[in-house]
Amino acid sequence: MTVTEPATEPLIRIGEVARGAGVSVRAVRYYEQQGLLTAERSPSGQRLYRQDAVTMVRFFQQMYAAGLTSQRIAELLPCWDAGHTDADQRAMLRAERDRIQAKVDDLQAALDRLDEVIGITDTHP
Amino acid sequence: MTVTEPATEPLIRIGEVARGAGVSVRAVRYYEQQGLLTAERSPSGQRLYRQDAVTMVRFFQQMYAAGLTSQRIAELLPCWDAGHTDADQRAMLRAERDRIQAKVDDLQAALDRLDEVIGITDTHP
DNA sequence: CTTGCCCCTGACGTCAACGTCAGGTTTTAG
DNA sequence: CTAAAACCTGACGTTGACGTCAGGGGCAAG
Repeated sequence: MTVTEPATEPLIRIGEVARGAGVSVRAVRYYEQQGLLTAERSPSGQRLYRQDAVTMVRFFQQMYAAGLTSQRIAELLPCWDAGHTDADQRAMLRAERDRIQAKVDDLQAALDRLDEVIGITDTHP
Repeated sequence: MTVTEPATEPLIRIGEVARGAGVSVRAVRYYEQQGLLTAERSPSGQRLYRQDAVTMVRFFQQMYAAGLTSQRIAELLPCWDAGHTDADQRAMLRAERDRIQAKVDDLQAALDRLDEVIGITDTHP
């Protein structure tokens, strides 16, 4: 039993990450280019990711869907894995949160408008 | 009393529409180009809009914010002012409605994730 | 008359998250 | 060994709702 070695988890390649997270290989490379994801390299130059890269990519997608830019996501990553933030980071997080909340409200209003139109048209069959 | 004339409302120019709706003049021209808005023309070629153009533009903004394209908005305009729809239109309306609802859910999930991060970081001051 | 403001028509620029193609290397299955 | 599948690095293309610039017209106030 070698206690010094923490049971090396098998690294995965970019294709597996992409399939696992439901995105394209191109997208995963793009995330690296944006500083969101780092990968080791095999001797031949292929990217090797840890298992949790899939989770990370899913998280990126969720943030993108919420309207965050790559830069914002990069800014909040330290909070994610450091477990603490400074004042600026907290301010940023709250600002984004408020922006998303406002967007939710806007969408809900738009939804009501559409329902209104549907409702009007449904009353005249 | 001339019953034949419906009390001609004063037409407004593009700048007033833009200011009234809080968008740029360029945007209003774009909406016309996309077939969302029609305008009369003065003898000198200037666009003349009815008062309710402001309301229309606000509606466009709301739909854009909800992720609809110009084409989709153009498609649902007949429903808006005709007061009835055919099967295809109703299907489209429902599809967009569902898409927006899904987006709301996604945003809410993203919001929860951010709150999670904020919560974690707040517990370590 | 001219100054200033608003309007017009093109037409090119922007931004972000990728898509896609070219041309070449590596890994894997049989 | 060989062919297919997967990976690599550039680098240009896409999409949508506008921004912005160029060049020019019209019209009321002073």
